[in-house]
Amino acid sequence: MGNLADRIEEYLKMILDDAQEGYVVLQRGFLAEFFSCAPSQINYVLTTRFTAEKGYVVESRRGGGGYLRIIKLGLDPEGKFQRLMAELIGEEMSQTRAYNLIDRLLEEEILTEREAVIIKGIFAERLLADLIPNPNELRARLMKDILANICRDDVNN
Amino acid sequence: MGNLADRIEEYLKMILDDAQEGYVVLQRGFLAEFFSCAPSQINYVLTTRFTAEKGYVVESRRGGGGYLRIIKLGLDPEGKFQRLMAELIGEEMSQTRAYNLIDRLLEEEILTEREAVIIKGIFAERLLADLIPNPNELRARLMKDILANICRDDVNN
DNA sequence: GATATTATGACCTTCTTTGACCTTAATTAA
DNA sequence: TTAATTAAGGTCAAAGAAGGTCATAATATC
Repeated sequence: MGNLADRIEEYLKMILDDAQEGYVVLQRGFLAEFFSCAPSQINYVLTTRFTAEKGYVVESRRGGGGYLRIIKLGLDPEGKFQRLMAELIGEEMSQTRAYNLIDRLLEEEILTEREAVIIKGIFAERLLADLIPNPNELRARLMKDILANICRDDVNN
Repeated sequence: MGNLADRIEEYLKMILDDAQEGYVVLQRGFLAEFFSCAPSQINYVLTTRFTAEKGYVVESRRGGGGYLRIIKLGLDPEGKFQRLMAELIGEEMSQTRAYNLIDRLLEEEILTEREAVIIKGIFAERLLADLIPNPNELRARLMKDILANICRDDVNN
C-alpha cells in the first residue's frame, strides 16, 4: 500500500471498524492536515474508494461546522439482494465496477476469497477483450447469474 | 541462458523462491532500470515465461503506487494442473467437456459444490452463445485461468 | 536463407496528486 | 436585520507516476 490514497482509505476503514454505529463523522480539513495533503485528495479517496458498489454512503455539509459522514452499509440477506443486482449491475459492467462489487461481496462474506479470485479472473478485461465484442455486457450477465447461483439454498447446505 | 529475457526470468524466479508468501511485488520501472532495458521487455518476459500454464499469475496496477505482483502457483505434486491446461483443455472447450471437467474436479474435491455451480453457470451456452463469436475459445481460456487461480497459495491459506 | 525469438521505442491508458477557483453555511459587525 | 466575514466542503483541469500495447528492428536458430 505505497500511495497516499491507499493509506487514507486504510485509515478511514480502520476508524469505521471501531465505530459501532456504522458511521464516522469527521472534517475534511482535519484529514488533509493529518495526511499533509491537498483537501481535494480526500474527495478523491471518497469518490474512488467509498462508493455505493463498495457499500458506503458519504454525506457532507459545507460551511461552519461542516463535516463528512461516512456510512458503511450492511447487506441484510432478506432478498434485497435482488434489488442490489438490478440496480447496481444494470445492462453493462466494467471490470472496475465488477471488481468493486466482488470486493464488497467478499467483505460481507457472501463470497469466499477463493471464489472472489476465481470470479475476478473470469471478469478480467485481459481475458475477454479480444474475444468478445462487448465484455461489459457479458460481465453484467454473468454477474447476475453468479449472484443468482449464490442465493440458491441447495448449494449453501 | 545468455539472453536478457532468460536472465530476467531467472532473477524473478530466484526472488520468488525467497518469498515465502508465494508472491513478489515490484515495479516494472525498477526492473527495467536494474536490467538496463526497455520497460516493455519486462512485459515480454512476463507474457512468455510467467503464464498460467507455467504456473504463474501476474497482477498489476497502473498509476502512482503502481506495481507488478507475480504469484507462483502452489504446484501439485505431478504438475497435474499444468498438464490439464495444456493437453486436456487446449484452445477450445465445449459446454459438455467443460461440465465434465468441473464434475471431475468436484469429485476430487478440488472445487467446492458452490464453486462448481458458479463456474458451470458462467460456462452455460445459454449465457454465452448470442454474445460471443466463439464460446468454446472463451471457455478454454477461462478454464485455464480458473485452474491457475485455485492453485494460488495465497487464497488457499 | 528462412523462421522464430527477443529487444526496443513510440505512443496509450489508468490512477494519483495538487492547486486554483467555486459554493454553502455559520458567525459577526454595522 | 442585513451585510460582511469566516469557515467549512466541492469541482475540475492539469501534471505526474506508474504500467500496457504494438509495430518493427535485431538476433538466434534451424
